[in-house]
Amino acid sequence: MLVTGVNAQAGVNPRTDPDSQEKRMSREPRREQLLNAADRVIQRDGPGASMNAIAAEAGITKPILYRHFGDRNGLISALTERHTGGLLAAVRAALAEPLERRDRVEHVLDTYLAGIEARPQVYRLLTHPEPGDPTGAGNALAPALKQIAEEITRAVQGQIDLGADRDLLAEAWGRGITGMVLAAGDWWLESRPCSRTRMVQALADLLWGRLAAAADLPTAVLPTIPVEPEAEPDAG
Amino acid sequence: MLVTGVNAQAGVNPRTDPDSQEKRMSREPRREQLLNAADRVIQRDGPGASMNAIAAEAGITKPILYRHFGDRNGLISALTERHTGGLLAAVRAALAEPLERRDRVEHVLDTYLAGIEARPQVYRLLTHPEPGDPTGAGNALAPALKQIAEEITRAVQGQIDLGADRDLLAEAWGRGITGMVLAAGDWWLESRPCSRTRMVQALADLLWGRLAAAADLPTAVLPTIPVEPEAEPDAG
DNA sequence: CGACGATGTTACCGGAGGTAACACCCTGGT
DNA sequence: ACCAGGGTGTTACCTCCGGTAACATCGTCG
Repeated sequence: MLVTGVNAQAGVNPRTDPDSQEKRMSREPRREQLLNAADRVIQRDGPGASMNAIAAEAGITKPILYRHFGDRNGLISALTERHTGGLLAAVRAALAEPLERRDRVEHVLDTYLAGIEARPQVYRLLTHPEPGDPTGAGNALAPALKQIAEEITRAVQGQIDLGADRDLLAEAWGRGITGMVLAAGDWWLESRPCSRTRMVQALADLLWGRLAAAADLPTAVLPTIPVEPEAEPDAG
Repeated sequence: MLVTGVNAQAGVNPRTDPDSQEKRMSREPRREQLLNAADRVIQRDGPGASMNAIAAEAGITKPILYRHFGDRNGLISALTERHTGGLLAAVRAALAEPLERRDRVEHVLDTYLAGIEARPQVYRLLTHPEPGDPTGAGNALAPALKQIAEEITRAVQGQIDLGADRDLLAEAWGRGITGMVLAAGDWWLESRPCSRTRMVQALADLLWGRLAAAADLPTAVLPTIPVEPEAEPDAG
């Protein structure tokens, strides 16, 4: 009971604004406020924050959250879309930048890494796949990342001549590149092995076929790694 | 963690029991049996299967599972390691195959895709990141995939001459390639847009720099790009 | 004024992971 | 033969989660 304050709402008079039925415009602002609270909690507790915690942070109780967002997924989706906008728009803009192709790719990579660097918890939320799907596959990429993958697919399709296999390649590459940047970016964010610029270079080099172009190593330790077949260490 | 209760386990006492053959099928067989049951349930219900369901499938009750595996994570880990062996060994063998580099890469890709194709539910389990981590990043790749990433890193480090940046590049690429194959393979498994062979080609092409080599499309219908001036290529 | 709609509450449900306490049963020492 | 002990298993319970039903409240409209 420490919250009553924001009862006073204002502004829209039904006479002057007959179009909107909700004279009590408390819906939209309240929703925003709830999303802000959820944002704070997730920044603090990570993407596993409970509905109770979010409600408490907002100064209200659970059912209100459910009235506004239906279920947890609805809340997360609303929250996600809110942040996705920024990252997705940035990536889209980077993809459309009138640069040399390599520079454009680097620009996109840098944009993504900068985005996840700025707000790691939000990034975690965006990239957290929903655990609801019971059967099969299909959610290695969270919705936000699927959108990014689609953007990449569209860009590849529209900008690069890949012959007859265009559609397939573009789609596979869109997913693949997104997953690549997701995994590599996650690792980079966790252990910070180098500067962002350097990381961008490393990934661009990979996409640029340096894996194919590099020379073989002289003859170092030839890959006869001692592979233990099925040893039974038993009780150790 | 199983710090409670049973502190004296591993009942084989070498001195008093020199035959070293416990007729009591105490631990190992039961454990295997439980893992088999868990495997069945997960094949059927997906990786979200509950401990109750697994216990029921095994014909016993929950606490026994907890005695054997500590907690759910322990069970999943045990189950994971069991299957990881196969996939990981296969990938490792593919990485060590004495082929031309491109053929080797294709071989590795095909090995992975064949593995996830064979048992999708197991693949889902293996690639499902544990949701426990509250803060920050670091688990975009599940443990099994981290191991694969390490194998790739090691292979790149040991086989390819990447100059001074060798370590960084190898590690970033290991993660990146793994994430790429994860995301693309997940999509492929879900929507089956093409044959496995074709998918292998698509991914190998991506890794082989076809993104860099392909020509521009003649008239990319870019909305607001009248001309391409020398835009400043940002950081150099 | 009364009706209505939106806001808020408490209390609850079913199911998840996890644990405590107890019962059985087989082995083995004296 | 008997009792102790460490394995097997059980029932019953805890806490916390997402989600919901039913009730209380406030403000506006007719």
